[in-house]
Amino acid sequence: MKKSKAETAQTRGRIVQTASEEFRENGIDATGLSELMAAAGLTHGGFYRHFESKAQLVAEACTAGMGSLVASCETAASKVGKNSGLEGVLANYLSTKHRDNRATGCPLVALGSELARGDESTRSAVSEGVIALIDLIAQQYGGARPKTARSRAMVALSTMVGALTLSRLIVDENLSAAILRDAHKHLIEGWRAIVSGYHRSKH
Amino acid sequence: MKKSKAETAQTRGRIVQTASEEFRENGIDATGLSELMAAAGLTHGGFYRHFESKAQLVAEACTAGMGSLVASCETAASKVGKNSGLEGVLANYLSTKHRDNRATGCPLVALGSELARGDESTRSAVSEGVIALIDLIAQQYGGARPKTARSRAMVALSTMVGALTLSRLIVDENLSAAILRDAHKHLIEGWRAIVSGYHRSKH
DNA sequence: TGTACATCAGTGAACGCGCGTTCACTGATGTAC
DNA sequence: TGTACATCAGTGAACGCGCGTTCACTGATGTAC
Repeated sequence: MKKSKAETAQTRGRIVQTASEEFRENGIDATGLSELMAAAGLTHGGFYRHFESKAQLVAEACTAGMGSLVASCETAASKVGKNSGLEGVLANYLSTKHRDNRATGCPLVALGSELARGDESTRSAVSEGVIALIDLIAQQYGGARPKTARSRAMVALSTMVGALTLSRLIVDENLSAAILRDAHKHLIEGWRAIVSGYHRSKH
Repeated sequence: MKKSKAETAQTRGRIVQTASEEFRENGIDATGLSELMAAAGLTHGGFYRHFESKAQLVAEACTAGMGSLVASCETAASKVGKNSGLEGVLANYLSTKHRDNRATGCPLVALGSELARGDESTRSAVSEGVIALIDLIAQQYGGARPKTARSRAMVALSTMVGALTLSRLIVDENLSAAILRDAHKHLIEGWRAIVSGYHRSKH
């Protein structure tokens, strides 16, 4: 039962989206193609009408996952009023809600150690996402020389990724929450000092 | 061919040590028991004379891996002369050498996303290691109130873990090294400001 | 526009393979007398 | 101290299982005339 081109494209997209969430939830190795196709409402045999291999799907799912992370950070950063700029990004990223929702959260943390062993196309998909994130965060530190802003962005992203990683590992709920809270506080204070310093020097 | 008690204990230790490195190198799921026992110089059948299950070995290997990380940080911190204290810890942790040697490096980064999905005994083994690390780093920020020092230590460890994670993911060698370098610089500068401030206020 | 046919998305059985785990067996160690 | 026997570390074959991948088949879609 052949499907129309529109339906085919829609199905393919659904598989990629489902995969990007299943992988983040259960890990890449631990997610079987049968399980994945079932979650997308299909049987496993049809997989190879859309993808050459599981590895190809992994790379596309990583592109999709990093894309939606960057998009959600952009949305958070461009809010108006309070919690705009880096504050908006951090409020989302360093939250217990993010910690407790692996499937829709940051792929770097959900899949970090598996991605480090990934094939070339997976790692370059992830790398591009990281670069986009660094650029986006660097913009929030704007005012400084671009090089300085990028340095600050790289450190901030490191702290974000590490804090979320640790908060997911740690059994003690209080300590887990404290790590997120302290990282949040530290980055916000650093950011405010820099941004207000920049505003002052402008006048 | 039964072995002496001393030999048995030695073999068991060798399996745990081999496992802790093989897991870090290739991932937990991706390391088979046959492969692992072969790396320890044995055949796979004997595994269950030492362990009840793979899960039990995973927990013990994590305890061992976190233990050796804490020990190496302690050694680095207690060096005399320059590169002592936090400088020694950071010089080791945020180095390209550490980045390029997964098997003997930080288990949090080598196995982070797999550990977050680990069973209870694995996660509590890892949690204890993290707490020991936080304590050790907090000591390097000594002088401040213990609560403040611990907060600083949690942020510093987050930055360390995140920077090493990102540096392992990123394809571009220059960017990968820049992340380590900037995180190192940021943490050292923060630490020096705090420690020198403390020394000044003492006099 | 209508008809005949090629295409191909999706199904479900089957493939070889490596996994974690079990087991009968071997033979040196440790123990009981 | 010497002997007889139980213990058990390690071997290698075998277990069921789920994995990624392949394949013959179905039947609606898209195309050629």
